[in-house]
Amino acid sequence: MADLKSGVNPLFLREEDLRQGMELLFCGWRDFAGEPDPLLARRQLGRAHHRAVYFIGRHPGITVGELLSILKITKQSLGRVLTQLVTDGLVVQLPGARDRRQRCLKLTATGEALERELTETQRQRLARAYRTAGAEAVEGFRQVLLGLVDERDRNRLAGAPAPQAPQRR
Amino acid sequence: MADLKSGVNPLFLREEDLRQGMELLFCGWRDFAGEPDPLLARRQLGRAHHRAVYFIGRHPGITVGELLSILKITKQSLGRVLTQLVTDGLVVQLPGARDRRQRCLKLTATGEALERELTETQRQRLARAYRTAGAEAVEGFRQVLLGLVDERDRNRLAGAPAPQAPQRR
DNA sequence: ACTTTAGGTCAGCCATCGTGACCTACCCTG
DNA sequence: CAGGGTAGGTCACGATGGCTGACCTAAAGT
Repeated sequence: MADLKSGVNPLFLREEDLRQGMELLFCGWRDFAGEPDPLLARRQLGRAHHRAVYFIGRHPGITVGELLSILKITKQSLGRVLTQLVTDGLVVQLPGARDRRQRCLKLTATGEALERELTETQRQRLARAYRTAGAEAVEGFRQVLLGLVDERDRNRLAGAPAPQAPQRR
Repeated sequence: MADLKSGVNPLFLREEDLRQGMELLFCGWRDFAGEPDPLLARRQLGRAHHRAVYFIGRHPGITVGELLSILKITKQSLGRVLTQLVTDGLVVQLPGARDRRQRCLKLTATGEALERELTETQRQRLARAYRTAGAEAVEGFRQVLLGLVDERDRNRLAGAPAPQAPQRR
């Protein structure tokens, strides 16, 4: 298995470095994503709800289809979560102006409050990590992660972190 | 650096930057973790099995307890996975030399082959991201992720990526 | 007008992870 | 050796969150 270490290839491509990166990614995500779990449990919600609320908050007016392509889950899975969020009064669905088939999603005031509360713990964790690592490290962090995501999503993530839903409206 | 002039304000701790980081983390993990799913499905395994196989491969002789503390799941959940891996002939359990209550876990030859196959796709993805971003970015990537994980796990991840099982916590 | 397609829903299945209780086997200390 | 603590396993059961398949409605294409 000791195949790569012989090479004079760039240091950061060694087997061991890649392994370490994978593990960091696993643990980083594990602890980051798990942070709001207690808060969610208190409201009978799960991570799926958090993800939906987060992206709706970030892209007010986003359609279900757009949300699906971000979350990469099926309509049905999202539908369940969305139904609960609507009946709980955290999200509203408005028929699209341009295309009335669409349901444009927005957070209610309550939904926004929840989103802020949930994300706050994560924001703090990330901010701490950013502060400790420094601005240059943050830039590297971004670049590597950007290279990790599928081509399709790079545009949305890379340049303009659009605060509202992209192109269509 | 490639810092966009959009942010005129001093720090990189702006709301927007943090949000972008969260989204990158989500998408990066989503695509990275999902990569081996087709391979797993073909063998009737799930991500849970991959995680177990990965960490056993990385820390041969790791005990069940240590594995639990890495994965942060319950005994029961891990037990199910482990039982299947053992009956499938991918993992063996050996009584600990020092403490015979322990079951030290190791991959069989078949298990190692599977591990390599599963991780290979991810390795390639990560290597590509590393190559594109450059060595400096990789260092930043590591630092930020390290700051993201809980205190407890930093030691294992930070300095020496210990090839054998680390000391107990 | 009729078909196609995008967006969305309903019903039901399955894998994973969780909790709580309880068990064996083993280690350590008095 | 007794007794308590620890490592690991097990059983029953429930919740979550994915999935497929069938189906609906509204718009678009021809």
